Amino acid sequence: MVSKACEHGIRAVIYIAAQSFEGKRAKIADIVQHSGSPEAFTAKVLGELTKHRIIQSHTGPRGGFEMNAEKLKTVHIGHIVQAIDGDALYINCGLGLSQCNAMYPCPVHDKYVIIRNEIKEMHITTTIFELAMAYRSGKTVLSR
Amino acid sequence: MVSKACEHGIRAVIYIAAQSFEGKRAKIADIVQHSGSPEAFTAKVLGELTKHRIIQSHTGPRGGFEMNAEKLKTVHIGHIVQAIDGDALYINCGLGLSQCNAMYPCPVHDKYVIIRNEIKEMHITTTIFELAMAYRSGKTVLSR
DNA sequence: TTAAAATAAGATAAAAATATCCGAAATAGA
DNA sequence: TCTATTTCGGATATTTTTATCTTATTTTAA
Repeated sequence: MVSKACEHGIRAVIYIAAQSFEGKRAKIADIVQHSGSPEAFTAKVLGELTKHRIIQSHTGPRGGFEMNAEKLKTVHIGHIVQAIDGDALYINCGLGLSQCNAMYPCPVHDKYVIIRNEIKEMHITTTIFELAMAYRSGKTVLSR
Repeated sequence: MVSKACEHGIRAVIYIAAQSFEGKRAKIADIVQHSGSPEAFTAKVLGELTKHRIIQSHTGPRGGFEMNAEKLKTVHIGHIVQAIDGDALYINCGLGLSQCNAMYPCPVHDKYVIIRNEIKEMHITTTIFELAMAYRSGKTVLSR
């Protein structure tokens, strides 16, 4: 569905958001301890998300990753998927045809477009903030 | 979403079904010409589908692949996905957790389960026969 | 000014997915 | 029985994804 890199990224950002909500920065070692992701690989992904300005990073003692108030409010899953995996999930054909559209549809086109749009809609309407709050409250978990 | 192997397999089976409907067997060279898939790789996938008794194969001259009347009626996309990709798509966690469930849900669990079930439902309710008919009529295409 | 604490970036490694190749086995038909 | 045709099955190759390692660079507290 989404790549492993993307899964690691989303889990990491949820943790970062939860920390940011408490005014704390999150360091890599801390993030991967709570999200159960591999450290070096997650660092790569977070670097990418920093470039895309989805999160912010600070070097040096007391550094780490954080989300500012604006990002904390506005970032949703779709932003992260887009940054890491690109838009393949949202636009690719369900049967792998490179040019499949309403004019020349593959046999599953009509049904697939509906699902694809629901996934996109779900990603866009699911904010990191709401996920971070659910994590913070203990209602949901990030690693298992 | 589904693997390339699975996409090649579904397209191939749609073509085989359309041929079977006309009482003809389909050979690999013919299948890949119409489905635009790589020959050797598709042969591998079809071997797997034969083992799972989704299609039937015959060696020798006038051989090839076919679907008998019963399979032509009953096989749906879910059967092929299950045979090639297993049930990962239908049961895996949306954030990659190995143990995520209603009791210990990941932050996207509730929303993801809905989408996952819709995909499964779509796969189960979409028969190869209906896709083969849509292909045969020219309403849909298998390669582009 | 310096050492500590952190990210950044590039090289490398391992694993999985995708794809190819080729000899063996089966079969229909002459 | 011989031959041409076709799938089968195992070995191999390539590409992509996932992951690690090493070194450099930045920042900041003391």
